[in-house]
Amino acid sequence: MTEHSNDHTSQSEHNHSHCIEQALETAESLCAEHGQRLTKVRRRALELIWQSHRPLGAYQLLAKLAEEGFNSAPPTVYRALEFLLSAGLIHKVESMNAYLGCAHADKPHKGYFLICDECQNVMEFDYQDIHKILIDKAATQGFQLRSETIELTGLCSSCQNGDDEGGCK
Amino acid sequence: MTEHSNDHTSQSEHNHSHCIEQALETAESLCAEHGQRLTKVRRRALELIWQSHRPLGAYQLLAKLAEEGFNSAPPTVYRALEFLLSAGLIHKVESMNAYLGCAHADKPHKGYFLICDECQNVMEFDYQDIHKILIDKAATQGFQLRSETIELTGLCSSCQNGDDEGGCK
DNA sequence: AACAAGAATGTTATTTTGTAACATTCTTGT
DNA sequence: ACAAGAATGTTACAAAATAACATTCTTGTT
Ligand SMILES: [Zn+2]
Ligand SMILES: [Zn+2]
Ligand SMILES: [Zn+2]
Ligand SMILES: [Zn+2]
Repeated sequence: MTEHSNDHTSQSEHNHSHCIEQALETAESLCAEHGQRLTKVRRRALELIWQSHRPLGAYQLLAKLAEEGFNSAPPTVYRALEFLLSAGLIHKVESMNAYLGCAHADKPHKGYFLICDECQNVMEFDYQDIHKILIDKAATQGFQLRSETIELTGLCSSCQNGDDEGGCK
Repeated sequence: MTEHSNDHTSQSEHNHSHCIEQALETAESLCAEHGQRLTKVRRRALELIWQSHRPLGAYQLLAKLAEEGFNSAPPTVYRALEFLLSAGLIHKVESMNAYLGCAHADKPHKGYFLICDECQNVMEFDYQDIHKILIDKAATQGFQLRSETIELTGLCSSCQNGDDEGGCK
């Protein structure tokens, strides 16, 4: 996987619905490929997560699902999240207890995030170099790496410029 | 700050009480230096966190404090944790919701962690290279870094060898 | 179509983690 | 002694996640 910047969460006015469609298509085909079922809740959960420009909390998602007639008990949403996570379709941002659609689900990877403290927009970035360095670093301690949580916070360029405090909410 | 491996949490049988004393001394002098008060709860909280070989949850800590006659309401422990965190005397491991003593509180830094999935031992490591790379990487996106959450999980060497599943608990 | 097995969802209750808000007490400088 | 701010006590609650068990939905097989 090459370096990329996932700008679906930036303040740009691109047609986000394209991203969403793309993500859902990818999800459909990945699930088909692996014999997994992208059921109604799961699909809708994924879509709702994508529709949010910033990471969505489990209970925020649950509320949205409930509005639409889905069951409104926590296990519903946590099961959907678990499925989407294990399918690599979303990431969890540990430091926010929130979930984010992944635009590169077809290429298994660790999510590295840049999180703006001001507008809460999140940019996923890929940096193979860092990944390699971390693996090596761990190896020198005899440590065998499994998962990586890399979440950087700070100020995005828009918020530094006082643009409009983070663009579209 | 140079590279180091904080092995106070490893399975080695070193005299951990030395680490604790050291940490408390550092804490005392740092607080004095900055005109902050290392009160009884705060001091004891720090000590208890250090006495645990693995990251300690807020409510685990609260229970221990309560046993010793301290107030047993959540705010007590969260206030102590907040103080210790902001003083740089402990780190929070986001992916575990748990807290860990820092052996290098005198040199302000971000906590980078290697967490064993098996024995839950945590090793703090420093890697100035990574820090620099991340800052640069963020900068190329116009992003100004503030905090870094870097938590790697996997298997420590002991657990790979099936040593004794993580040493002392 | 009938059936069985496993996957997915429904339901209820509880646990774990973390805060808000306001009252009281302690510390320090005057 | 006094005032101001820091720290702690207290009560209540919010937010995030899971346990356990019942029910329903799918899918392949007979
Ligand atoms: Zn991703
Ligand atoms: Zn921003
Ligand atoms: Zn540290
Ligand atoms: Zn281990």
